[in-house]
Amino acid sequence: MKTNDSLSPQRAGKAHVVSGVIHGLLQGRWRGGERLTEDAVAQIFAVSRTPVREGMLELAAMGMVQLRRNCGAVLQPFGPKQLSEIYAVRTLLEVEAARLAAVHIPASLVDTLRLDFERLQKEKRPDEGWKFDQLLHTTIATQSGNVRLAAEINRYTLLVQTMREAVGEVLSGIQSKSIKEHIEILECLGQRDATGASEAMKRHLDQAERSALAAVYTLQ
Amino acid sequence: MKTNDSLSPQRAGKAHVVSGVIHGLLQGRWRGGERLTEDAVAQIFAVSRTPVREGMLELAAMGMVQLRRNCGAVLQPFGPKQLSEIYAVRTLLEVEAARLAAVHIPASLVDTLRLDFERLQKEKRPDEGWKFDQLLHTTIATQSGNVRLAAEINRYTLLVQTMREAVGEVLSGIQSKSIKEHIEILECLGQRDATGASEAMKRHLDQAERSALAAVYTLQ
DNA sequence: GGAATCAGGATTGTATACAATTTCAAGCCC
DNA sequence: GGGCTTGAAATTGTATACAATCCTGATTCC
Repeated sequence: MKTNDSLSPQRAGKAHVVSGVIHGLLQGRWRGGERLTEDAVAQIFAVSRTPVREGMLELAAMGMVQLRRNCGAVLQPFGPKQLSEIYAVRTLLEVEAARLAAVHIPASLVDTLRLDFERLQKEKRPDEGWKFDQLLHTTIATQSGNVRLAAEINRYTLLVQTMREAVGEVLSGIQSKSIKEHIEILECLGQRDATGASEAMKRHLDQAERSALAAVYTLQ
Repeated sequence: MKTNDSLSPQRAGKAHVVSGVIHGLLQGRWRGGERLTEDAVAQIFAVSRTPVREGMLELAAMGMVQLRRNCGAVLQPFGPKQLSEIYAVRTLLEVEAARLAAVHIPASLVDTLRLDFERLQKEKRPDEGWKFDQLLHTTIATQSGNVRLAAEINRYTLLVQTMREAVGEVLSGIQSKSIKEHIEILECLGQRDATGASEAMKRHLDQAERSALAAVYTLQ
């Protein structure tokens, strides 16, 4: 059993198990409710059970599988409803972070981000734009001043990113709308407008949810 | 090395490593910034490295330690600031859950909870009261209708519960205030008053934070 | 004398073997 | 015939051994 599809990365490791299972779940390789034994996963990814176990724990923390002692892991269903729930929590966390960051963030940092962003806008490089989106979200999370809140946000950022990889979501088309939303957020942060920043962040994430939803739908 | 203090539970296992490290951190056995090797933890709890590794992953997910590849785990500092951050996120999640639950919760369930609660109030059994608190929070989380939100809330409930164990927080004294807050929440839920329920929940959690803060302070 | 290099030790990452627990179905008792 | 018991298979939980990686300190070259 030495297949070479997207489910079997060449190099072993816990991270590949995690992303591989998510890919498989989103791409319809497995269905929600199915039970996965550690041995089965280990054989699929050609690794031992040790990294599989650790990967499953991570997947359980992500809410992708449910672990029961000595009973195996059951894959949780994934569809529009689940995606919506993910974005509901993510929005809750990031809107609060934007509100807090508007108070704490140094003006110099806002200016730096704005310059980076304007330079990017002229160059029009899609892949770089994706990095900026991540930078903005990470910065706001950090500047909220709440380390734990930032950590939770990063967890969701990572989850969404892994999902994007799995469905091969094309991001270049989103850029035009996304750019405007980013500018709005930055403007509010610069003016220390907490309410405005949180509202702008909410609009941005609602848009991102719609985009992700479309990507998942076209998948099936 | 077969000590029998609170850091060395009789029975081995991942769960004991997790609670044991948290106990040690909150009780001043270790300080924030200290580095823990897997071998050291394994010896302290008299288990092999396998459950230690899994426990450390869980602790990292809780934000109690920071893991770096091949570098060991550094304990995160824990004090009033960290406690406040935990409650900030917990409040964010549970207030939203209360808002949502007020819309979705069946009237029959509210009545059942109310009856349970009134019966409990007459019997005045402190340990049972603690269970009801947990039941109320869990029910509201579930009735939010967002499975993922409920899962995140349960993570924090578990974290707070473990911390309470670690500091030996006495809960009997809180009951008198807590009872009133519980009633308020139930009233609002029964009337489908989303705003009221969320505000009542916020007041309840703010009170719980103050109580937890006092417990941590008296500890040191 | 200072900085880059390289070897040794320390520590995590993975593989495998074994123990403990659970599940599930066949068999037995009522 | 239905429900309980029981035992074997399956599966997870733990222990140990080994491989890979990283940190540290002494050594050497400039």
